[in-house]
Amino acid sequence: MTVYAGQGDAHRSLALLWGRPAEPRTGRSGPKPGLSVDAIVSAGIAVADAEGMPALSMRAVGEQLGRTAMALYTYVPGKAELLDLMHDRVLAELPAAPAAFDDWRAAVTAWAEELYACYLRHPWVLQVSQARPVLGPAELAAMEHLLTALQPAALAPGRLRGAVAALWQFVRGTAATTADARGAAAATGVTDEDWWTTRSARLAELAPDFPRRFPLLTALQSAAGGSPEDNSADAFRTGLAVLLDGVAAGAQGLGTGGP
Amino acid sequence: MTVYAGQGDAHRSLALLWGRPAEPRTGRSGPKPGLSVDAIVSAGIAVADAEGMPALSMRAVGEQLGRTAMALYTYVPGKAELLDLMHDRVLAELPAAPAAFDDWRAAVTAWAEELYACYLRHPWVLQVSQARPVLGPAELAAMEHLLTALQPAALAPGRLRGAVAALWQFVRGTAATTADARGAAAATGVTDEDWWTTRSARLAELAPDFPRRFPLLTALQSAAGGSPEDNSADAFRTGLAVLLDGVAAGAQGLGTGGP
DNA sequence: CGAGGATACTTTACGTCATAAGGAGATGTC
DNA sequence: GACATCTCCTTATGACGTAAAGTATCCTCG
Repeated sequence: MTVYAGQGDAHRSLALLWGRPAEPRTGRSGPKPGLSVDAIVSAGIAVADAEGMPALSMRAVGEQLGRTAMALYTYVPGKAELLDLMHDRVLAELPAAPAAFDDWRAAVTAWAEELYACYLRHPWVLQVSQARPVLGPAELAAMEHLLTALQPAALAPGRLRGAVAALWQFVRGTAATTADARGAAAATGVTDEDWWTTRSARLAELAPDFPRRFPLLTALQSAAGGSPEDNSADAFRTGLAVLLDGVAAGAQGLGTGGP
Repeated sequence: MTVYAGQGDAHRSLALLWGRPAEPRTGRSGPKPGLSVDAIVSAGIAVADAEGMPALSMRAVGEQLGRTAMALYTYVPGKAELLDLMHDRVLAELPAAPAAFDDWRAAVTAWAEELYACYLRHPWVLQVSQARPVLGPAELAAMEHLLTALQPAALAPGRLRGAVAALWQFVRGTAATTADARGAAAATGVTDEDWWTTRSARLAELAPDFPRRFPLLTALQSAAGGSPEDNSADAFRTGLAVLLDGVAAGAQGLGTGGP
């Protein structure tokens, strides 16, 4: 299944995402806040990391903090906004952009690997809001990082936009595939390899004409080497190489890929 | 929000996805089935197309067919499996693979545009099961189609796998972005352009140091031309071009991209 | 110092969801 | 005509997000 995110008022998330770190709190009555938006976001991430997306309920997050579900609504307008905050917080794990870089190919590769690893550390992010640009600071910083890395390639603006979109979607999509394979294997308590084996066997049984209907797919599959985990990692590496070659084809600056 | 899909037993979907079209129904007692898996899948797609993913409940699908929610469980094990079937049915709209093609660049472009358009016809698909390979017949046929289109490029197996992954993820990701921009605008009853305008204004207000923190992003944004809709379409076109250049860099066969 | 009001958090409640359980009526085989 | 089987319904369960209203705590102002 999938989870909807952010169908609510996206504008409400913005203020929280970009909110001032801590208002001095002067002239306010009432009990001191025992919680904070940050603490709630952290608790949400902890729950999602440990139990997965389906287990992420307001009740669960509240319990993690020793409160009821409703206590969270003092700090956060609703679950959709909490998800937005969690998303951006995760991306905040990414390292800052380098000041400058000569070898854009190495720089982009590093960027992609970091994002990929980050997604795999928090696979539930991949089940959220696939596309909606929440425009949180960390997300924008990651884009700025990528743009910085690509700068030596000196791409034309249109081409730059296309390259950024292609790279971002590729990393996210590949990570989602890997994460899902892992998740499915883990959920059934079976190794990655066994899971694919049984699945393939079942498929062969249900569609005996498989090799005739899908000859190229069959050929590609039989050309595959090791474990599914290796294959995922491989698809990431070689896919990224294809993308970088494409970027290089449009590069006008100095760089590993250009002439 | 987001929707979980397919966390259930994925193996159960397989039989339905590949199931024989219609068993002859001999020697069976009881009332004749008034429904069918196909009819339920169609109803589900109708509901999702018309009302969006959040409105897709078993009750709603049942109502569409003049039944209760529970009636569906006679035909389909659960909602997750229904989503898998809906997903594959949508991909079945794609045209069949051409027997052969000389100009792989044109062929892949056509393939990508068809997939992109298909996703945009059924945007809810992009909110489902982002990655889990359900391995339905239509999905595999689409991959076989892509492999057929790529064949004249004569890529090495590893590179071929990478290219397929990159292309697929790119189309899906870009479609998701476009669909989401449309959806957000539609939901608020505001034009695409207005939505982005207000959002940008709000962002500028919340983060006045935006241009200093994200100079490259700011530059790229100001270099953008027309409407967001155009920008989405542009990102698709130019991103695809980047990808195809990358594929061409590894092509050993004849083709538009090769030497 | 004491009243009033704002604030943090709780309890309770509502409507919705997927789906388990059990039953009613129809339809086929013997 | 008895019985098994199958479709579809009603009802029920437990979870969900969150609205509403209550309670306890704390600051500020008189």
